[in-house]
Amino acid sequence: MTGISTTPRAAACAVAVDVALLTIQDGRLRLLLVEPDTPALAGRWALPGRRVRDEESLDDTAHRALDELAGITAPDAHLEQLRTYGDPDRDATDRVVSVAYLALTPMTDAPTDHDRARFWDTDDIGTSAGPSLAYDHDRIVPDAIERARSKLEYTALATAFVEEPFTLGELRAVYEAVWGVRLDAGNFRRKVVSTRDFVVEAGGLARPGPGGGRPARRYRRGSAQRLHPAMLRP
Amino acid sequence: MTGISTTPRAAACAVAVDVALLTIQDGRLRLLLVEPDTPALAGRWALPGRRVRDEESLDDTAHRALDELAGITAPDAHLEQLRTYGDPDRDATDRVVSVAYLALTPMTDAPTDHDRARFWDTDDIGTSAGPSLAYDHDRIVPDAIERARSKLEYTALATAFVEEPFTLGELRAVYEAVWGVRLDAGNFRRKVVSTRDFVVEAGGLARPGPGGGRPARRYRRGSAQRLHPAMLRP
DNA sequence: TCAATAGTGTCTTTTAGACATTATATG
DNA sequence: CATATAATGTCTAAAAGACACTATTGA
Repeated sequence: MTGISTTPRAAACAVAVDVALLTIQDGRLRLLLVEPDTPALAGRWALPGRRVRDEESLDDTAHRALDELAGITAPDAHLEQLRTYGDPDRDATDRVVSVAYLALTPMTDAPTDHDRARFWDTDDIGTSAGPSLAYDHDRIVPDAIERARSKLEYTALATAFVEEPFTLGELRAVYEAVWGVRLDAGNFRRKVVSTRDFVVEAGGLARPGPGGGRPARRYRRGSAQRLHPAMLRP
Repeated sequence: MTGISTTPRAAACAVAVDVALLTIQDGRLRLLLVEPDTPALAGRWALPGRRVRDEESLDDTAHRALDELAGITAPDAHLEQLRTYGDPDRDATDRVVSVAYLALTPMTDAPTDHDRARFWDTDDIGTSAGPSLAYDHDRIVPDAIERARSKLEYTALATAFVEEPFTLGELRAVYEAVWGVRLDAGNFRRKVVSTRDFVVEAGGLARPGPGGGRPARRYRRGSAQRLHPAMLRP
């Protein structure tokens, strides 16, 4: 409880939380990164992260990192642990054990009101067009993207990327952006509506986009966490 | 990994590793638990756990916990992170952030040569026939079991429970024990051999059990990590 | 009108599952 | 011989996927 008392056997160390926040913008999967203000890391980009405070849960630290470093307060965003990175030499100065989180959110508000934070196209990360990553975040980022790709198959996580009510065209665009594929609209619809409790009809119709098109029915998230049957990658 | 080199708010805290080691014995899924020598926890059972030392990786701590507390040295056992439990009040005396691991191993050697460690039938845990768990391990254990059940579907993890070479009857017994179901032997064989790189034939035949039966072909693990197509739960 | 998107119908191929049949061992 | 387990064959039902077709909007 106190946190100041340390046992003689335990090393004094620090626990941090780093958040990989993914969203979808213009049909592309994007990742939030921030520029650390450490001079030694000038020009590099990092996942938003904060040290865990006394009496603060890990989830709370994750939310605080997003808020303080990118101005993002997303209390209803999906947030789950990715894994914990604790190699003794992953930080040059001090041993820091980092609990990495995966966050998914719809792209609603402006990218960010902080000028040291921006979204990057995940396809560019790791290429010359993308950012150079600080710390060991080049290990965390691929893990986060693969987790999202994988969980879209057997959980209802895709709905975390869209705002309610949503159309099945919007939901299909999530799968297409995250998986990087094109899906048949008709077969996709049939699968989604036949998967138990994936989505429920919300009533009413959405307005078509600027190019026209038949108005789409609107849906909300269903009660299912895991999908039966699963939505398997092509 | 915060971009701030030192913060006065960072707590001196301890990081520990707890390991949920699952194995299969007599067709049942079993979990390794140890009796802590803390007098306040007399009669309770816990996952083997150790504090992380300086210059020790988290994986190393997991192996050390198994070795020191249960005499299990399983360098080739499957070991993966489960999640990290870091609620401020999860430990009564001191804030301890615990990285939980899931370990899977074939049941080969004697259960243990430590008299404070034993395997428990997972079906009994949580019932009056099972152990009373210490700390917040009653939260970790169900997560570990569900992780194993789930990953058997879409990864080749089932092979971590058997020794090479193995028969498809032995592999089927893994699925039946973890999922708690009966599977058709013929259909199971067809699925396994048609799943790319799940298993490869090792040559030779296994000797039948005491009740007789046709000798079974022997297999080794294939190169696949994820299964395509998946082995879905009935 | 045309282009674009939503939704339905239909057909084929693949897969899952039930269950019978054959093969080869032990006792 | 009976019994047990392995491996294969067969049939049916369900699911996946390709693709045509209809419906309803914006320009």
